[in-house]
Amino acid sequence: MSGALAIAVIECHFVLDRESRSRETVPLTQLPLSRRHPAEPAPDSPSPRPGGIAARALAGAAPAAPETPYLSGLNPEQRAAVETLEGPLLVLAGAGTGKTRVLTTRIAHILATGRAYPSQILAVTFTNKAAREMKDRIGTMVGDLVEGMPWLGTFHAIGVRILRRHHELVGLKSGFTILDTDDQIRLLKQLLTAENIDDKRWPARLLAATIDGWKNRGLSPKDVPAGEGAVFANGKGGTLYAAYQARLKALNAVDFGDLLLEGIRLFRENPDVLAEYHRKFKYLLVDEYQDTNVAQYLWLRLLAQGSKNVCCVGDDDQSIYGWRGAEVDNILRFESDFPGAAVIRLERNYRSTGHILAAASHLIAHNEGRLGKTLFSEGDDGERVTVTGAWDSGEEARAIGDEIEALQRAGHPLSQIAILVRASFQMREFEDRFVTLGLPYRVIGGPRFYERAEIRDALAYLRCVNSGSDDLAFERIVNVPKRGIGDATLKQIHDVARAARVPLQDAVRVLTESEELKPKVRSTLRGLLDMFARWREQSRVLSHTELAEIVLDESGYTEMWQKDRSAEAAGRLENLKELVRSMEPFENLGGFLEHISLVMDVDNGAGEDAVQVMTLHSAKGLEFDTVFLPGWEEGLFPHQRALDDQGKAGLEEERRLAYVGITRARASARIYFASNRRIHGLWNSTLPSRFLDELPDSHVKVEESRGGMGWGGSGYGGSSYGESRFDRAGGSFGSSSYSTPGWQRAQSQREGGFNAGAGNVGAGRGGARGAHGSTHGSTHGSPPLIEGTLVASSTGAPSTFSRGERVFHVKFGYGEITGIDGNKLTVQFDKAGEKRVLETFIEKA
DNA sequence: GAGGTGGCGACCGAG
DNA sequence: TCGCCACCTC
Repeated sequence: MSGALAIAVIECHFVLDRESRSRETVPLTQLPLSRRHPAEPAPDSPSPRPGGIAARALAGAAPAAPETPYLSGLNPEQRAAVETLEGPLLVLAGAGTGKTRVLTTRIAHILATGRAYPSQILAVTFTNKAAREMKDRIGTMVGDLVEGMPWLGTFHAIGVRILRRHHELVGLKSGFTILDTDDQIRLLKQLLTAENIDDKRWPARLLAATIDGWKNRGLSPKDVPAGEGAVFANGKGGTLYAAYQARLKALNAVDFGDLLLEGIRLFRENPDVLAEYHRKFKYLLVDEYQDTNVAQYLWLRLLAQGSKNVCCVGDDDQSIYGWRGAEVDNILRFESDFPGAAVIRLERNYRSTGHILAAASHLIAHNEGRLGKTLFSEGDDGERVTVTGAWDSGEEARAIGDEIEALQRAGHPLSQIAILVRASFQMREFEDRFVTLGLPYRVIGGPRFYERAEIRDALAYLRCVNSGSDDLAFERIVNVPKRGIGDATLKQIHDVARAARVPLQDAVRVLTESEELKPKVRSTLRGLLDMFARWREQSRVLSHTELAEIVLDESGYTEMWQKDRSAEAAGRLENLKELVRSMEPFENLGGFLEHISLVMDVDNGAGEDAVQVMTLHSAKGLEFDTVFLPGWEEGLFPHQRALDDQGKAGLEEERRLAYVGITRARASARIYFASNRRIHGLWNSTLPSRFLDELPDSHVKVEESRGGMGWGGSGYGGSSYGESRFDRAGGSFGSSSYSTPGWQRAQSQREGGFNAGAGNVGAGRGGARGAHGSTHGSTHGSPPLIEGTLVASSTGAPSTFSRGERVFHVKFGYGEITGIDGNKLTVQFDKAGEKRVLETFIEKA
């Protein structure tokens, strides 16, 4: 791209939902209401007089069944949660206790008993994935009826839906655009430049995060406490926030935060509008309530004041969005926020085996300030949670790849296998490996399809066609491919647009009719406008996919990449094709653009039998037979940033994330850690995660990685420990490649046997050895930890080092020991600062 | 205005 | 190590 500020946003147009519209016009008196008082015991027979919808719902479930089939499989608590329909209800549901089932069954129950139309139920989730999942599951119970639920979606999707209907009341024009994070930052950068603020010292990214934080707390510019507004850029924070909001209005745009914040404002300033929604929403349901932030809470509370039939489902142990402003307090305060609320606890776990459940419960017990739940399961103990150490991230990926292949051979469906990573950069290694193995996989989340440059460019073209006033889109593509329109010309266009208060495209028209531009530039711009006009004309007769192909072709955009000699050009062309393909299911261009502004991932390959790769965050609410949990290392998991920014609270949130990860598994949870990982391109030696120490020994099995180089492996379920690379290391690795002091120390220790020496078992060649060692070493030493032995790291044996001692580390140089924790030393290095390192990598200086 | 290069920060997580 | 951005030259 040129230096021109190219800002892209996603243009959306309101698409009338014909179905929901027509439903809403049904007079209330005709509703098939067969109301029952909540106190009344629910009859086991189906709703006595099911109306049309109810009948269809039941038919969709099981036509011939005399009983309400969807209720019969529920335990008493679940059933109570489904049938307590009137008044506020909080369902405290531990992992795997059938939370989603309760939510979906509750919705089916409301529909089946004819208490509300599908369009009168508001059901909110946090992630698109969760929304899709819920929709699918409701669909299996009530059939097509779920298609009539326009108000099932993420907070943001529903927020935008409401704003689109009442845009004029919050000062927006129809077809307003939604900025994503990228757009936001570009816009803020413009503002910072205009204000002469050094964006090195005060990065736009930081300002974006600050503003986002305010929005998460429901604060508009005027509400920001003076002291806080002053934090950014020497007191300009508040002013910049206000300026940013003004700029958004001028561009007819909102950011993600506004989708809720403006909604709150809309409701507060327009009681009649709020009243309309009160009448509309007979039942409100909220998934993952523990993750709501203040803005979401306020928004929800306003809406819930109507029917008061609000059902929130959550688990304080799974609160993992503190960084986004989530207030676990919301769930703790529910009963006072919603007077008369009923609380139902679900503690019976149906998902995981005993070992998995025990391991997860034990881990989460290390957190303070929990509501406290005791999950129990009636199933088998199953297999233990395994912990496997690998030499580096490559070996980790190989080992997991091998295990998955073995599972595949044994007949396990790949779609029931998931790899849950802490950070998305971990995914690449697995992708590489799976490509090599030819193993089908599906990345969920990750580097987002719609954030790729070529996709954003293509979308910008489509947005320009769709709307003549989308300045951000126009700016993005005016010189892509290169047309000789640079900063200077763009500034001219901007000046005209600002003076005449018209969109950029109109300004261009004015300019091309004057003599102000050089002839060449003028004809280029005129040609561009002519193209837009022609495409708009064609859009009336062509399908939107055909139009997209023509636009990409005639604009020269496809050609630009065809001519490109770089390695990734082919991939980009492929992505463009994929983009056109992904438009197919949509009715028209507007509908498509609306969709992608909120759903930044493509749900391609759904249903295909493939390994699921995703972050722990996006795995919440899902479950799989086998779950691989790689990267359990200090700094990565728990993530260093979480510890730095949030301290103990951050650690506890990380621990909850670990809990979420383990509890995704039904039958098998397999944790991995690598002793070496590349961070920012540099290889770092890492320590096994402290969470491994917190797993109960009796429910965990420690294994040696079998994915080592040169070792073929005997396949899953093979004889106990195969020969590992470590066992052969003396030959090929010991002397040449790995001759660091730490390595040699590890070697000598290995030769000394597991129980020899000062008990420094879990050290050296990192974790694999440590992990292996500790199974054997569990008889000696008794670290002050729960259930005896440590799984993977320190041994509790006295350190041979002492505080204040001068030491040397091959990577960090000289330093002084400031702390000792088992075999982990805290060292203040002269040059590298304070680090925690394994004792084995340290030499006395 | 286009294209090349060197320096620097990033890799936490959702919509 | 990679990708972005600022800066430089033509």
